Formats: sequence, structure tokens, C-alpha cells
Amino acid sequence: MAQAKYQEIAGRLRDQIDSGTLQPGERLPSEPDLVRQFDASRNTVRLAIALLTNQGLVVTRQGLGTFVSEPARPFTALLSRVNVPPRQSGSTQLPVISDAADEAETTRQVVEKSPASASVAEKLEISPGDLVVVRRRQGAIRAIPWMMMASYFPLDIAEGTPLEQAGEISQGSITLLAELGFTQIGFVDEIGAKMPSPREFAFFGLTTGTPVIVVNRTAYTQDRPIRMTRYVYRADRVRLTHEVGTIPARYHQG
Amino acid sequence: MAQAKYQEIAGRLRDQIDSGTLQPGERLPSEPDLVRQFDASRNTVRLAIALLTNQGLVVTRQGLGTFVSEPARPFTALLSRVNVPPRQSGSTQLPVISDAADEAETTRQVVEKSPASASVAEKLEISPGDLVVVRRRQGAIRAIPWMMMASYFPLDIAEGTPLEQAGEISQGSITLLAELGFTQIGFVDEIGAKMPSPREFAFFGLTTGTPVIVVNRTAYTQDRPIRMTRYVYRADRVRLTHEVGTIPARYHQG
DNA sequence: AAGTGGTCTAGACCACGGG
DNA sequence: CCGTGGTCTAGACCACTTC
Repeated sequence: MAQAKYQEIAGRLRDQIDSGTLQPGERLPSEPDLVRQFDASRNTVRLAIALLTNQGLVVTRQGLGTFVSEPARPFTALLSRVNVPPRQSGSTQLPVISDAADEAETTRQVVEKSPASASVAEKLEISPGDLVVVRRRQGAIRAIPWMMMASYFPLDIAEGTPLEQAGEISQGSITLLAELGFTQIGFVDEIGAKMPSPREFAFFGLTTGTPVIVVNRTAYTQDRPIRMTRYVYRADRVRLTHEVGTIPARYHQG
Repeated sequence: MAQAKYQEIAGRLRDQIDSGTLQPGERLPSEPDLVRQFDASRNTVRLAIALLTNQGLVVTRQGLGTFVSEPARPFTALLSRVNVPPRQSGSTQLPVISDAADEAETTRQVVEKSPASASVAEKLEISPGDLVVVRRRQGAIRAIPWMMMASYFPLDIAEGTPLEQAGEISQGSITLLAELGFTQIGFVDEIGAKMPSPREFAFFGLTTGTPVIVVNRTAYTQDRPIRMTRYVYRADRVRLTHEVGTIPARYHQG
């Protein structure tokens, strides 16, 4: 067979979606309908739909049907903007710059002490298993969860300081770290994407076929890394931006 | 049933992967083995494996078996580095900064004239369907395809200029645009992730469960957008970085 | 109650990779 | 050749949504 039947079915449906014959939000023919239409077994039809689902093209809802995905207006988080005051550009919290910025809410920061994973240890230049102080929080906009973040501090820096206390740090962690003698002079962001873990999938309420964006931000003094913050965003509703050079103000929001 | 049987099976296998009982690269029990082990039908076992595949945890190879995914050392592309000469930081080609940078190859640039899509039109502030000049190229490192890029120029800027000729632009497109009277003063990157289209899937040779990272870089003069470049990267082997502030040299490569 | 997708079974044959 | 995963069928029953 040149092409498997389920791939043929998926291709036909995909064509209808791409061409606009099936509009976003519109219901696909039911599975029994597709069985008749393509003279296939129901399992084969379901294989085809699974393909489209994993490509993020359709979503299925039990009892209702299968629908063409509707792209959501994304929230936009600002990674950095060059030529702005360093406190802002190096802030721990990535500012939201979508029109819904006013409605952004974050949970109270939760603090724990735990062993560093391999990736955290590498960034902080410590050994895997060394204890680090972790500060976590999540963010939502209009009741839509969109961000998870966790900041990791080496124990020798954070132990016995306000970094170990839950809740807000009034002056901000960058200022606090500076007061402790660790003045941040820069940071590096490392950006990737992956399929969500089950936790991430559940927290964001994702549908199958939606990846997440991961940003690892490592902050440095002159001598050493002092903090690593990991942000996880749902890729279906979030875009990251950063600006370099002089951008006319009217372009800031895209 | 509190949990479907195929989810139960997937969960058990996932636990073994997370705990290291099954190491990266190791083969899972064969499907008939799992059928016996969990007293399930083969289709149910395959559903469980499909779940893990779509989460990027395992890959299946016909005739061989199902294997725990092995994370590859990622290539790193530099989005921007503050305080470097603007020609470098605004370059059309995102520089590779992994240890394999020397082996990066790109295809010859291909040029075409075509109608602007909705997303291109929005960034360039033209109408969808207006003609734009498109310059495409792909990149590979050690025979591994890792990048697709396409630059879009408004027709009124590019028509009749060397931007319409295939192959390299000797002085670089930023300099060329400046010579044409369009001096770039900044750019905005918009970063997202999604599941690959069939074309992207085929070009990169991806396995199911691997997303792609998409960067839309829009360059501006004082008055208007003059170019939009879209980069697509495979998320399983690419990380993007950008640096802000003063980063000690030894941290540049992570 | 009727229609939708979700789960599961049992069995068949095909395609690929390696002895 | 044999063992692996890939495709496909036919049928059953369950869970959810709407009327």
C-alpha cells in the first residue's frame, strides 16, 4: 500500500481543514459517518483522528464530537527589552504585555529545600543532589493557567535569608541578592520546547498535541551563577518576545 | 474503572523510565510480552505505547522494538547578545554557538515571489495576499537538518533589487537594505512552539512527539517594518539563548 | 432515548530487520 | 526464518452530552 488507509483519511480531513472547507470550531463528521464515508473500520477512523489530534489540528470531546482547533489569542511574555533599566530587564517575573496584563494573577510563592536535579546543578555549578532553595509560583490570566515557574538558589547563598521565607520578597530577589553581596550583572536565557509532563498537562488543562515552552534563566554575578529560574508556558496560548535596538513604541505590542 | 487499562500500563512503563529501571536507549518489553504481563489485548498495549510516544518518552522502530528516548545534545542558536556590534546582533542568520558550529551548513538561498499569508501580512503591515519577496534556506549540522528559515520582504522594498536574486547577498541583507534607504534600527522576536506540519516533520526527520520552535523576527526602520524572518527549529536538538548584561566569557557556551 | 466519543477484545495479515 | 512493530477488521460495552 502506498499509504496506509488511516493516513489517507487523515490527509483528506487535513486538506479540508487547510482549505477552509472545515472551519475552526466546526465539527468533523462523526466516527460512524467517517466509517461509512471511507469504508473503514471504526478503529482505523480513530487512528486517523488520533493523528490529527497529536498534530494539534483537532480536539475531541466525549459526547459531543471532534472539532477543528480554534487558535487562541496568545498572551505575550516579555523576555527582555534592551535599553531599559536593568532592574526591569532582569526582573525575576517575566512581565506580561498582552492586553490582559491587568488581569494576570500569580499564586503566593511556595518555598522548599530540595536536592538539585542534574539540569539545575549544571546551571548553578554545584553537584547534583546538593540542596538548593526552591521558590515556586504559578500564574493565571482570566482563570486560565498559563505559567509555572521555579527559582533555584544555591544553599550557601539562600540559607538563613529571607529567600527561605514564603510569600513575596518586598524589595525583589535581585535587590535582596545584591544586599547579600551578590550583585547580578547579567543573565542568560536558554529556550526550548517539549511535550508536557503529566503534571504540566494537568495544571494547564492542555489538550493532546499541545507542547510547552521552557525557559531557563540563569543569573550571574561577576564570579558565579546565583540563581536559575525555570519558566514553563503552554505553547497554545503564550508567545515570548524580546526586543533589540530601538523599537518605535507602537510596535511594542505587536 | 478509576483509570483506563492502557493508562495504567503507560503509567507503569513511565514509572520505570522515570526511576531509571528502563534506561535511555533501552528496549521496552515487546508488545506480546506486555500483552502477557498486563493481561491485555495487543491494541490496548499499543494505546499505552502511543501515549508514551506522543509524550516523547519512547520511540518505536519497526522490526526492532520500542526504545526509551535518548536526549540528544542540543545545538544552541544565539538569539541576541547585548553589547555586541549591531551588525552581528541583528544578523539575519542566527549564529550557532554549539561546539559543532564549524560544521554548520546551509543550503543556497532560494527566492520566490508569493502572496503574503495572514501572519506575514500582519507583521509587515500589508494586506494578506499582497506580493512579498521570500528568501528561503535550510540548515544542517553533521548531516542533521536543524533549521528552516524564510525571510519576507515587502514588494515595494525588494522589487528590482538584489534581494530578488538567489544565492548569497555579499554584504548581507541588513547592509543592503540600508543602502536602499531602509536602515534597520531594531527588531522584535516572537517565540512560540507547536507540533510540526507534515513538511516540517519530514524535513527534520522527526519522531512523533517532537515539537518545533518558531521564531518570528521582525526588523524595523524608524518608520516601518522592512523584513520578517521566520525560523523553525526542531525542539529535540535545538535550544535558543539570549544574553543580557555582562556575562563572563566562560558562561557563553553554558 | 439517541448520538457522540472512549475503552477493550480477538484475531488476521503485512513490512521491516537481523540471524 | 523468526520476532518485531504496523495496519486493519468486526464487534462489544461504557461514559458523556443533549433532548
